[in-house]
Amino acid sequence: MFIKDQLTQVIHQVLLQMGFEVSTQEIHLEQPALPEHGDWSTNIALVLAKRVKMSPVELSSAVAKTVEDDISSFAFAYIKAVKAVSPGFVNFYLYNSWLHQELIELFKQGEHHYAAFDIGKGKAVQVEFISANPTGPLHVGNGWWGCYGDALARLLSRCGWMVSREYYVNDTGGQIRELGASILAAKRGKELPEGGYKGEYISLLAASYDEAAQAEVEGDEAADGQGAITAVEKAGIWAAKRILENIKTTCNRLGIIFDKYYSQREMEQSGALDQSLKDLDKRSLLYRDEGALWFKSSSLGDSRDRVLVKSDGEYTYLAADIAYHRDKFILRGFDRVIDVFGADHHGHVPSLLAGVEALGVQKGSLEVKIGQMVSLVGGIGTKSDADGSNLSATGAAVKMSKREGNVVLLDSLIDEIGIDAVRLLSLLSSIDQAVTLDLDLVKKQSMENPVYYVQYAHARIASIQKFAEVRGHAGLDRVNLNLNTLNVLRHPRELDLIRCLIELPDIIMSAYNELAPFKVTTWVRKLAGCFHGFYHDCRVIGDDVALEITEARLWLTEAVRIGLKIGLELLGVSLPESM
RNA sequence: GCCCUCGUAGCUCAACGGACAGAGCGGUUGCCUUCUAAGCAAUAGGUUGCAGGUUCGAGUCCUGCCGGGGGCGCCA
Repeated sequence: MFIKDQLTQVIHQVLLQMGFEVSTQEIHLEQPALPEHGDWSTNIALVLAKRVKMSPVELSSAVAKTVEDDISSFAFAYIKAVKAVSPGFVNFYLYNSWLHQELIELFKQGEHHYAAFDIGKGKAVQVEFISANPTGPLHVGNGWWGCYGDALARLLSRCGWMVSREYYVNDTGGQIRELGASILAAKRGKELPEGGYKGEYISLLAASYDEAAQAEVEGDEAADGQGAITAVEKAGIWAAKRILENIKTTCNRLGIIFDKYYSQREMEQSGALDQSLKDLDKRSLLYRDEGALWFKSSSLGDSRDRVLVKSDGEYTYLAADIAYHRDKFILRGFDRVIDVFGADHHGHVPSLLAGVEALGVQKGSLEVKIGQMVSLVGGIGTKSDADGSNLSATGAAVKMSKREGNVVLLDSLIDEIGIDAVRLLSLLSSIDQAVTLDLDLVKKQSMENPVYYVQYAHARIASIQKFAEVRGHAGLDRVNLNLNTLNVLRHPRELDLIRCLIELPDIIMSAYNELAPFKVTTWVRKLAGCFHGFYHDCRVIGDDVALEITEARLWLTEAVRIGLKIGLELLGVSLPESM
């Protein structure tokens, strides 16, 4: 049991003794920023004051006094002093052994259970992310939200959910025709059609679009029992498949492995869409107007009604998306679904939520996280920018557009700074934050990227542990680890390091609650910082280091290694043994 | 015009409604016979866009402005 939980019990017990009806949930403990405010602090007196009609100062003093008077009666031996302080905080000062005890707890639980939770209880959650249209290669923004989605999935998994990662492939509709038209135009050396796609990849694809390719598409379509399709559609379908393969390769490079790439075309061909419409119709939520089929989404929180089937008989994107979510919830039975959208699609959210609600899915089962736009400044790709670098000479932010072909490719960025740097960089700040990425700076700073700071801590630990073996320090004996062994850890650097390390369970909990994996990044950087300080001031192995100090510090080092491992694995960043 | 979102140091970003708003980069200055200097330490830098309100307490919550981004299709 963590010290924090034990201390909560103590406070609870005291409050009950004093005759106050409170639940343990109301008792909030935090580690104060300032050392003089103690190891733990609670604001319970401030919260309770009004209810019990006492002044906060009076109440906090009473609580502090009661704790002090009864200190020997608690099954809790770590309290050194308790102080009430204006405007009503109760601060607890503990013996250092409480930190050592936390380390023992960490080892007891081990890397698989420490800071892991069973909130999901094995229920199924699906995280859908990236889902970029297969009309062009992934750009940096896709990668940004992609790393977020993947890290979120890892976080959910650590919190007891059975996670599926999924990519929704919009491989049908007008955009695929436009893609096909662009390919054909490029092949014939004609002007690109209005609204066509312009990137370099179009001409590359066009060059390899031959009769065999056409035959391949025709064969597939015949197998699917579809009717005749136009030359434009053929080219579009073919190109989309090729592009999707390219997208998969890029995702795999980044360590983002989807359980499923879900094809919109296949779903439509399966008749799932019609079934979805029937379900909505059963609830009397559809009506016809001007030849189109409408969804009464305004009755479910949307700002207006939406068209599901156009007057030309084609389905809208929304119709397909509702059917897709029907598939997720009703057919596949996910208990929870989290969609990660770019901010450019957030207008779609109320309609989708209305659709999902209309299908009878419990409210709240679908959560949508909106990734703010990633704007780019500066240039990248020193060799040739032909494959899509955007760069304005002025260095002004350029809006990325697949259609305009001025995207900065995710692959280029990975080539430039590496996988770990991309992952950590994209997980540095909240997804709610619209970030500006200065590509010149990123390139220039690639050697001093924050990721190296963290990885370097790990490499140093690995180095110490190797050296320990060389010097013949026996393996760590976990069974007999006790407070006496760790008691010599008293250096401020050591205590700070432990203090930081043991925040991990709380960090993961709040990262989970807020769907904010970047909190893990922030923590991992802080931990690395504490470790570097410790490394600098506290030698682990050496002729002038006492044996019991070496032993205790080896323990501490191992604990930090576990913490770094948990953190970096959640972020999908590798842990180098040497650098 | 309406809806969503963001506004914190020169730059990029942190801060469960808590105590004096913190890091990194960039600037200045120190530290390598020692387990990796991709490191450590010191120093400078702020009226948290503005104005009200709620609260014992507001960068955080509410209202209104101002500014950036996104969205308001029988596109996806």
